Amino acid sequence: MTDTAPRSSKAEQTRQSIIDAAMRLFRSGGYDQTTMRAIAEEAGVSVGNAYYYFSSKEHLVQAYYDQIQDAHAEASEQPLASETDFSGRLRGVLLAWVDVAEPYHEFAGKFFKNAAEPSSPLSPFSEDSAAAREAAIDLHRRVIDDSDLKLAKGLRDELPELLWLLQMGIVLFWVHDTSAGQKRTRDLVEQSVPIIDRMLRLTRLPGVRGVVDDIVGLIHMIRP
Amino acid sequence: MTDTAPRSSKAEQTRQSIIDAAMRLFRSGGYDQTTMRAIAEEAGVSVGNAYYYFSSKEHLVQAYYDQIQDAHAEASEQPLASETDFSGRLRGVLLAWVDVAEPYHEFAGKFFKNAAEPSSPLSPFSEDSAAAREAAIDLHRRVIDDSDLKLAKGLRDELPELLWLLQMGIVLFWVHDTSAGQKRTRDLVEQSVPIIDRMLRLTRLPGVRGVVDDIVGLIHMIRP
DNA sequence: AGTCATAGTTGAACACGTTCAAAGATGGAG
DNA sequence: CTCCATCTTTGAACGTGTTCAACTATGACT
Repeated sequence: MTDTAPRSSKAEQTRQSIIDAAMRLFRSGGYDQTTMRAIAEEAGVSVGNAYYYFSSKEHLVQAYYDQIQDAHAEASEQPLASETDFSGRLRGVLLAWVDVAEPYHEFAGKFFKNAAEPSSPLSPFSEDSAAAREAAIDLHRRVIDDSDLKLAKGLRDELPELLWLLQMGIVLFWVHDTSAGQKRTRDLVEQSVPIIDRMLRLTRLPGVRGVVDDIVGLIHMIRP
Repeated sequence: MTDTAPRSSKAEQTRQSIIDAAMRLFRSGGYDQTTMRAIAEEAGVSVGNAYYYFSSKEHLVQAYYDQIQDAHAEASEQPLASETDFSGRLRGVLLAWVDVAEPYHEFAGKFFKNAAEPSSPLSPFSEDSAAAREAAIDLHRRVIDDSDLKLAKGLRDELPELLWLLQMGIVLFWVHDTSAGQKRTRDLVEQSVPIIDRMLRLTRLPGVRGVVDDIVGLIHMIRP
């Protein structure tokens, strides 16, 4: 469950100070090297108190996710405002993510290691991440909606989630990307966006339509 | 790296008894609930001795991973021998994996965790996993080579690796699949194989060819 | 003001994965 | 046989995430 319930100002303040402390320490020392004791001390609370607000160390990291997510949403506004064609909008949003995430790349590996486990609340597929995931999917919905892209209705409904999946793939590549400034990931985005654009326009071709319908059907069957 | 170096019989025996003990306990009590102390006791060795052979609890799990790989290769022989069309061969090999991996599903997340950590030698993308990865890709090369599939040369060369990537995607789905007997994963395979078959045959269509060439170009650019 | 349920806070204690210095076996060289 | 280097084995000790019973603060209601 993510936090939407009202909270007393004092409690909210304590909660925030724990997040801030964790942020500082994660950033300077990495995830694994940062202990809950250190976080508690940095925040000026007891260990048990930190656990009162965050039921595990991983839940604490969720704040990181949210921060990147928020920064990405903000950084996406510019390309979404200026770009009108689908290709430019998608490119802008994906590159905005690479920009925003760059400072975290160093310890992102440690980070995503824990996120890859299905039982982990950090998993992008988990219930705990639902809010952030929906926000990210909505971003891609905006990429499509105000663009010039024409699609069959069945595909149009699924495309935001598919683009989010694409983004997860790019993230996976990014995590393994050791090139300076993650240049290879940027190249990947630059090169793959036009291809995706062309592929999507191909979906209206007579011979291709049937396959697209099947794919949409598959998605419906497979969704939980 | 998997173990090909010669080892003394006594040491090998101890090593194997630790694996066996871990197998039993993981299977009966799950990964998290099984302690290294319990494994050591079950194997009749000290805790430190278990660490002499396996440098971490996760490395112990990798013994599982290797076992799945071997079993999959063996289980794939039957469909590869009996099926002649591409679709049937691919389906057979993918379902063979789901069959073979089923007993390990419960704690499969634990070694999938390693897959996401870029620096880990256990990552399927790592140099250390190259041999196992190549073996898996070769399996898919055999799926294609003796089948009825006709492809443009550029694509044919890349397809085994792409199918391996597809398999990684299915593994990702499987890891998150909590349905009984991983039925949903089986459904995914059943449904997606015909679609992939149709998509691949579409690649020879005039309007589609250009995109396929671009994709092949992208793969070449992105490969390390 | 007094009462009481609820929210917030504490740090010692627990269980676990992992490490390490020390000890024991092994086997080849002289 | 003796020596010595290397492989193997040990279990106590360490650091970690997490739990918990006990304690304190808050604020609403009489």
